[in-house]
Amino acid sequence: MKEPKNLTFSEKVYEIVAQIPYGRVTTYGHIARKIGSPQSARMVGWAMNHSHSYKKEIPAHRVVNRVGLLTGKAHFATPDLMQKLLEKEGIEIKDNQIQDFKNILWSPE
DNA sequence: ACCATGACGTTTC
DNA sequence: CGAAACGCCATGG
Repeated sequence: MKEPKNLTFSEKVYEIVAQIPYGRVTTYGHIARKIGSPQSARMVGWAMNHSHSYKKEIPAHRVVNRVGLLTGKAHFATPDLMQKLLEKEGIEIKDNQIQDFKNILWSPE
């Protein structure tokens, strides 16, 4: 893709996502709000789409939309990879939706 | 510089 | 209560 010389919006997103603890998830909105633009949730998703370009591996499977729906699962290597990873971390998922979502929801510092 | 796109969110019908 | 439209803003062409 490209080589961001300075810290871009995307890198800010990567930093937040990288801080998500094991077995927890967060939403695009929370990340966007942490950055300073509560309305930029779309940019967060866009950044995640390019997470593979980042120097580190981003646990994008721990990022879901505000209702705990695995909206981005289709963007993974395989459509069922995201759910598989989350279940592997102890998160129960039913019909692409995280159960007990608010219970495992993690908010950025 | 302008137009099109998007892994979302909120408001409105 | 469910679906659709609008808004939002960074990145790419």
